[in-house]
Amino acid sequence: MTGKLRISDVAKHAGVSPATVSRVMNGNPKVDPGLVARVQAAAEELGYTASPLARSLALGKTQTITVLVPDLGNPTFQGVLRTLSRSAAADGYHVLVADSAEVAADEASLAVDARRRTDGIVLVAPRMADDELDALLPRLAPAVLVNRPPHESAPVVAADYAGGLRELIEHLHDLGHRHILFLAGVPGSASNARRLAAIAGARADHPDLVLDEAACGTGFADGAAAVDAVRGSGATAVLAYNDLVAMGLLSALHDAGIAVPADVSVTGFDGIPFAPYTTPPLTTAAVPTDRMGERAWAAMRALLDGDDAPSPEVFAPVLAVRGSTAPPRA
Amino acid sequence: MTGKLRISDVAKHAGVSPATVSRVMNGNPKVDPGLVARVQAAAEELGYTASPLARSLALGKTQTITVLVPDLGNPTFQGVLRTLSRSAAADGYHVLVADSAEVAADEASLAVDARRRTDGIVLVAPRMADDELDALLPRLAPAVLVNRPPHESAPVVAADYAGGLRELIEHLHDLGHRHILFLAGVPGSASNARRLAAIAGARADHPDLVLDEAACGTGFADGAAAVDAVRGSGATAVLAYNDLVAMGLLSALHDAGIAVPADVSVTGFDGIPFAPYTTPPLTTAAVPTDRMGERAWAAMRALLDGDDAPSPEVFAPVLAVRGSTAPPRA
DNA sequence: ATGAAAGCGCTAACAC
DNA sequence: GTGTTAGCGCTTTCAT
Repeated sequence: MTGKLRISDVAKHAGVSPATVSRVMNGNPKVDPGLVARVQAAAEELGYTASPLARSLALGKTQTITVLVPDLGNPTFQGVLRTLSRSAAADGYHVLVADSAEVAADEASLAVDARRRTDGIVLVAPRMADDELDALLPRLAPAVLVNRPPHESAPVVAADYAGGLRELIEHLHDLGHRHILFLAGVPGSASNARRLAAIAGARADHPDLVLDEAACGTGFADGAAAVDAVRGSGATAVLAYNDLVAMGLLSALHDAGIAVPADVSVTGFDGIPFAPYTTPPLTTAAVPTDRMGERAWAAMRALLDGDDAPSPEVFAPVLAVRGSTAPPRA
Repeated sequence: MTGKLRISDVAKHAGVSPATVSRVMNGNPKVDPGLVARVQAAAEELGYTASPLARSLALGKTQTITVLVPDLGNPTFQGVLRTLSRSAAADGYHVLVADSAEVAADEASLAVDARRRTDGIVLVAPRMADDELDALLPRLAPAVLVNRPPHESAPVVAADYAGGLRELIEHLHDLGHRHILFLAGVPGSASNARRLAAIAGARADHPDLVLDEAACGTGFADGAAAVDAVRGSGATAVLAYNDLVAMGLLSALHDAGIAVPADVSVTGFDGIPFAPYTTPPLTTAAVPTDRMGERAWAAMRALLDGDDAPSPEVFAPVLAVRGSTAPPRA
């Protein structure tokens, strides 16, 4: 009853031309009501649905967009992808996902390739360098950037990392901490650079604060491995690069018999779903991935509709104070 | 330099017919080497790449498959999706994702719709009832099922939930526990039913074991909310529906001043990346989502290549014993 | 209002 | 070997 029927089959069955069937299927108003009914009945009876492929070719639109992420396993990207996907679906669009597996060198070709089979692309936290991105964007338009600094050739939806870090530092400072250790991410990365800049800014704001940095990484294991650096630093509070690092550290500190927050306070960054459930619950700066995914889709939708490119949207992370931070030991 | 060139542009530029360009682009062996070079040079110079859309229509293949998941935010599905996506990409295939947002009633139409624009579909832990699935599968072929019991009309890649649960129970029994509480998932769901069956089986195996059940759920909050049920049960060990529930419970137990594993042992299920980093680290049955994603792709690939449908692959979860379980208090 | 025909861009059968 | 032609299935002028 189903399967490989073409529009001409329906046309024959209804005794009309393929053009009329097409018009009916697309709700073209100027078709005789009688024919509309006949055609709809025929389509219904045969179980016909237009081939999306053929429509795409004829229309030059696929009703699909690409979302390129550095790692489908990263909770932060998942949050964005999830909402983006649902928002797009609500508007009748489909989502093609591409995972660069954190290999910056592959991003460009993956993006170009995927973009060609879709109507637009959302680049989530692309790892490539600025100049490469600049050169690439024109070839990808319409494109939307998530978590990259405002850019002229594409709408941007980003979290204010510097602001979030600042809030976290302010929080620790208010609690009385005067010696904080920042566990940095991947050395050359853009996001790490931005956070380091924020750290530098905080140092300027608080002359009474000792703000150390230690190389670390971005995953659980990196956080766990930082336990010695933390112990040796003499800091009373640790600003982990993200929640994953914080969780790894929390776990290692527990094993080492170092109490949190009694002996040392720990903060994360991102506000992943697990943060409230660590022991102790993690104080973090929650990045609103849901709203970001939704806004990224809105921006893409605007581009697709030929509207003006939306201006950059920067979201302030929300400070979530939980049990992992407290005043330093007197 | 790029953009809307058609195959005829290249043909003209190289002084050959479109057919020849097509042959060259597809590496057809019987083309004069001289022409091959000329065409390649022309394509290169113009920056030409064949339109995937037009190719798809002509070939009847899109080089894309659909992966339908109940929730893009669920760590278990993410694991499968991630590996599946990378495996497919390694074979030159693209992945379209669809998220049913846990609404079983929407799965069928989402699947049919997405399937029409791709070459096949992988249904990850579909929530729909068996009879609905039976009726749907023929319309979706080629299709692969992940985490559903072996089925005749589609290859299946699944985790052995009953086996995993059995191992967990065996582990607790060996430790000396004789009163265990199982925190069940969503009442009507297929996966919950399977686990309940495994629980029943374990009761038969161990007449000396009291195995209680309590309604719970599948998320953090559900686990946290179960703390009273746990306390009131008198059980010395808790078998949480999954790792999320276990984490929620661990957190709530900690807040309630109930020590794990001293006062009560807790186990999870799934082996999500966070499991080793909870406090205490979570004993769980680790489902090999990586291998499952890879095998799901292999099965799909076989179907796509017209090979025989692979037989069901059931993966035994790996017992990961960590700090959340210990002998009961004497 | 409806149908005939051209075209979206490519591939494959069929001739030469 | 290479070009010509006919689709793949739909939409959309352009006539009528």
